[in-house]
Amino acid sequence: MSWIDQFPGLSRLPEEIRNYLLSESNIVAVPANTVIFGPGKSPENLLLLLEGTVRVQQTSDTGREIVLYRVHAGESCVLTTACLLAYEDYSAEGIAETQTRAVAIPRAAFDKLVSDSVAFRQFVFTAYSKRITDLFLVIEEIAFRRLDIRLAHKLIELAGDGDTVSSTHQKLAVELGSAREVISRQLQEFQRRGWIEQSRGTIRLMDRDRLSGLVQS
Amino acid sequence: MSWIDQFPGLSRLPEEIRNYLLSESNIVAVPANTVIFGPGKSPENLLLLLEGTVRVQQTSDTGREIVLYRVHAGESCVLTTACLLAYEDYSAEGIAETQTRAVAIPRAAFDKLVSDSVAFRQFVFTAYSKRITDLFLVIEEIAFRRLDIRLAHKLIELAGDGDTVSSTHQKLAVELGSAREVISRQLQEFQRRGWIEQSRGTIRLMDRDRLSGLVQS
DNA sequence: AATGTTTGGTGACAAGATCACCGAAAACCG
DNA sequence: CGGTTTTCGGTGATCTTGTCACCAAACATT
Repeated sequence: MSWIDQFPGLSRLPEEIRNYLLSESNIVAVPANTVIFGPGKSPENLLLLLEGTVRVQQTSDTGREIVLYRVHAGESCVLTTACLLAYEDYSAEGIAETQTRAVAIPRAAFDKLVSDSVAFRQFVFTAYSKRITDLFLVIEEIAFRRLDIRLAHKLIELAGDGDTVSSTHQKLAVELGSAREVISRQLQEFQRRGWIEQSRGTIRLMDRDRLSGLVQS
Repeated sequence: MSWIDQFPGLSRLPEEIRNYLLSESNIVAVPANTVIFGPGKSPENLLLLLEGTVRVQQTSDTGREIVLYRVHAGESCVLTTACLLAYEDYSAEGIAETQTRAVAIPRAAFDKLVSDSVAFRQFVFTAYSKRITDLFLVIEEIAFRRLDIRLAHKLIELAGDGDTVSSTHQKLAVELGSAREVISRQLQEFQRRGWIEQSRGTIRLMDRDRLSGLVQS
């Protein structure tokens, strides 16, 4: 039982390829809040996350930020690899949100794997596919979806199974590419309706049904 | 002299690979305004454009649209290929804007080429890279850049070397993911300042310098 | 306890989106 | 050709979102 089995797309690799992958890659640990890649810090490896999450976000010249997507355990940072190949001047950065462990595959090994294994190619292109459709979705949301709906959606997402969200208004604003004041006011409106309760740094969902009702509309 | 030489990234392919590529691909012609791919119409081939441009855009459920990027002659529709691999339910569509000629590489041949040729791999991943950084840029623009600046920029871009833009307000709105009325008002403001002149279906740039001055700010 | 920092609240205003509607220009068609 | 339909653009009212300036309470630090 090796780390490979944590990645569904890789479990079908032939024995030979598995061994190559295991021998050429190495496991790295990254503390929380480390900038893994960013302007002027291009990654030399393809990362496969074993543990933790990586947040990829973009900062505008006016200082506003937006979260583009997250890489979770069992997923890979493929887009990153692509980006470093050609265009160095891209402004997105990846940050380990939590203590993180990952498998690092050097460029040369990556190239050889893509060349030698159908299954690995499939893994890589499928990962691309998912990320890119995610990006399309982000664009659609920013361009067309109302903010109250997006915020309600994000709150439910962040609450997970529980009913509390630990985040500041500022962080929520970055999640949605909006401004802190706007989020504050929207949350006040939710609170006024009795859908949430707020205290410094945390939000408690009081009426999940109505929140998701808003998302549907 | 074959079509391969129109693609800088492919010109260095070894003889053998070139021949394979030439034998397995075929040239297709597409009339203007054809939907090349879209929801329920996934492309079976990787397309390399010889002539014409393809516009990739997304439509929201509320009917609003936005142009994501364009594929020009000498470029490829790589993202499309990725997307069709896994997630069928994606909502972007590709439309031939003009009479278009393209090289179609079937999936199987694409896979073999990626497997066999370093140079082809490089070509593919570089194309990915460019597209993805473009998408990041689009996101940044929509989320953070003011509309008047984006509009001025788009006008200059569409004017090219000349000084007239043939487009309706509605089409400009789709370019920027905005609404027709907003564009109309903004263009009126540009006109009021003497930067442009308008007539039905065309816009004439009268003061390119001031327009690009706005873009800089 | 005094101080600085982070977080959130607020008003005023600007920018952009939406809705409903209208009129003029162009295209179509008998 | 004249009449009809379609496309294109203009407009006011209103709502949502972003921006700026500033403040107060909560928390952390010493």
